[in-house]
Amino acid sequence: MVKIKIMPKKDGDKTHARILEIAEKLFSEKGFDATSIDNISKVVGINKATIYYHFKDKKDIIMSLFTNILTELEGYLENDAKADKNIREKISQEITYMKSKRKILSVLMMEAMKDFGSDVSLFSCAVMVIKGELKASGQRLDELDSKAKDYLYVFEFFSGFIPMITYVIFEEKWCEFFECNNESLLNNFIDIFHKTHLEFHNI
Amino acid sequence: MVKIKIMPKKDGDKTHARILEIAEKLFSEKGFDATSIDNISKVVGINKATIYYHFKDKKDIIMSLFTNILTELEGYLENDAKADKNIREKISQEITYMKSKRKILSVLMMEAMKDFGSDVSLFSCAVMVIKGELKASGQRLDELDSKAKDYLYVFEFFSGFIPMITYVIFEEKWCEFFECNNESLLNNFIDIFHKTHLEFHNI
Amino acid sequence: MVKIKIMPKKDGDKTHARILEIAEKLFSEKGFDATSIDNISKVVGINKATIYYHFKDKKDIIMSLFTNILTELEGYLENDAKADKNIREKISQEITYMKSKRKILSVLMMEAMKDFGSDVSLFSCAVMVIKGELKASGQRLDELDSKAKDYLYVFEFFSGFIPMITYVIFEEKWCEFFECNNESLLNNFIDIFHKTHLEFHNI
Amino acid sequence: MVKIKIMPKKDGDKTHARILEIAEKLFSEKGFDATSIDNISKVVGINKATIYYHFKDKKDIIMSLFTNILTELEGYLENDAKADKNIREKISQEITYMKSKRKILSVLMMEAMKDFGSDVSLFSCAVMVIKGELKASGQRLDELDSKAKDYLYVFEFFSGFIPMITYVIFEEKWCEFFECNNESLLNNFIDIFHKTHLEFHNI
DNA sequence: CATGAATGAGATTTCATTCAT
DNA sequence: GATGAATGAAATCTCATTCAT
Repeated sequence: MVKIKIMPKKDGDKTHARILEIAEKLFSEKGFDATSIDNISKVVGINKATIYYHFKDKKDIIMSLFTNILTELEGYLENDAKADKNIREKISQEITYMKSKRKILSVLMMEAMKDFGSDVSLFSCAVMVIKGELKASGQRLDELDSKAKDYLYVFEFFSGFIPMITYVIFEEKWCEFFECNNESLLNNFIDIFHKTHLEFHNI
Repeated sequence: MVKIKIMPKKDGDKTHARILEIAEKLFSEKGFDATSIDNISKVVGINKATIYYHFKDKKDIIMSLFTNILTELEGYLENDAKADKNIREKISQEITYMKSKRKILSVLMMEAMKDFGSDVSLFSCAVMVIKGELKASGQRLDELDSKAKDYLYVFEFFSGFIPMITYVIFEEKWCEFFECNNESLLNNFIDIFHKTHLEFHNI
Repeated sequence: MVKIKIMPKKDGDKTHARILEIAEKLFSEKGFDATSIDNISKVVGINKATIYYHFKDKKDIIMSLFTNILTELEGYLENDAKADKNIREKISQEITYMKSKRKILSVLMMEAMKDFGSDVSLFSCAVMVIKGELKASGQRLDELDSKAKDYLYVFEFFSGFIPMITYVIFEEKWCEFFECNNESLLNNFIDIFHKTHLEFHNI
Repeated sequence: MVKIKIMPKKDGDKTHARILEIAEKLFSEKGFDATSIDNISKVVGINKATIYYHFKDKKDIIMSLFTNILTELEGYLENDAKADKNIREKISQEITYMKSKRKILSVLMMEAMKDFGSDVSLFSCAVMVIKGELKASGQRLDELDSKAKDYLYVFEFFSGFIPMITYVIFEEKWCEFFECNNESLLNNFIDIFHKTHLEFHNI
């Protein structure tokens, strides 16, 4: 789609986006609670109050991030589903994509793990990914009975989605801790992910 | 009522333990950063300053928790290793144990996910569990070469340890979100965990 | 629907009036200091900056309100003075009028009570009302000597003006607190106001 | 009662009292909303946070003030009722007492006048004063029927309590505005108060 | 061992106000 | 006439921490 700039779109959109971008970065670095609005505003290079012009409160920022990732994921999965590649290629590509979303995924995870006031966007996110995954592999969820669906979700989540995103989140730290290089870790992970998860997709 | 002091055992031990207990609870509920010393002291029912008598600072509390879980795990794994049960029984028992450590495990995870100032006790914890696991299943790590060891760790961590503890952490929230009951979820999980992880132990 | 602009009367006049109207309402509800420009603009349904197009600053809004009530009062008293009714009718009508000005009167009172930065429009207002009152009852202020005038003002203010406007301001809250109905309160008040104030007008 | 200082009573009580004292002063000067915690703390000469050690929040301060004045009033009225003086003396003494409570009374009035979130301690206060008044003048409230009681309250409040406290509140400003001296104002007021209110007590 | 009192620093949020468009 | 965007200053309140007792 071609987007014609008739009117010099107001600068506010840019600021809004910048705030989200920086917030995502900082939240993933230090966690939501340890990141202050002041911190965000300083990194963005704007006044603290400007953040409150664009967002209702601190929670509104993280919620915007969550909404955005869900929307984006939807788009990605639709396009992804059409593509026809071999499984090895696909998983590699998926990891690459997940890595590009690494920051928001870690925030999603951290927030989901709290017992109180936790946000379950992680689950919404997982559901979307799982549905996309199944569609891509030719399966139809609506043909399954409730029990089978339950089973499938548990399988996809705990042996697929979670290992995948924890891999993406922990990759760097893993290499540091176990003193290995990223490439061999990636190869090992792909191999294992294949055996312990993808293998079962074809049954 | 007369209170006889038989053993001059310090009352402080009890307080110390209570602080850790409550801190663990609150950290897992709201996260480390969102839990204040004031909050802890009020729930424990002591003065804020008392916490600083028992712990150097806030970080000292979480570190104590981490140290304790590592120590405890060590003991558990040693005893566990000796026991000789069938695999199904063992996994069920392990889940039960993990559930009893649910709170601290979620804190461990949340803190490990931060990019900055993160604590990798989660990895130390994983290493211990993995070693215990292997010892129990008769394998000897020191007989393996570096490459195989690397592979094993990745396998055990991402297809075993992580699914297990995320299961324990998310169990309640999962049932709520997907409107299922705990028992059927547990059964599904055990079945899947068996297929996607334990199955490979015997190879 | 076709909208025909007969008179190019500026829309701004309407906005200006709406701002004053809403400001009066909010000031009387929460007090001047607890009412923000933001609050006003949102209720009016305009942009915050628009308020600054119509008014110099926040103080300008309240001052406009005060000026307006003084002007209005002037007009009211002139017309009122001509009318020739019995005392009972007059007081009832006066209460009705005061009630219609209830909001601004409470603002006037609240602001007058501050020790610092207080506004004495309340006194100006009282003076006008008292003069009007006297004119209506055939008395001539300029015939009185300074001492008598002083006395008269004190009398009119503390036994007339103040009871009247506090009645109007507290009416609702009184009924709620003392669990009585408005009508019986009004009757009681008129009766008392008559005895403790109006009675002395005829001497 | 003799109070023996066995232990050097903690300083906190003094701080607590000082905060209330200063808050009362500032609230009456600028109003509750225009008085900042920072302002209070600076005048008291303590850290802002110390105020939050002693009071839950800003509202807690004003509420404490209101509770205290009610308690104090109770004590005053009990003692006052016993005293046997002539009416002129009594009213003069009452004005003196009211003047000493001027600050809190103006706060009480200002807050009562707000339409939303207003506090009706003013009414509680008035009820106490009225009851005390009646007891002192030998009347018994419980002998009156509901209607008479309603009437009495309206009478006492609007022709007695309100003129009295508005007099106390506005005294200074009145003299400034009308360029008169305090003494003559007081004399005028007492005379008028007598005629328009006290006179009716003896009926 | 434990506490009451206090604090400096900083958190989130709101304020009145401005200005280019 | 009106608005979107922005801001410096200040508001309320919380934080981790200290210290004398």
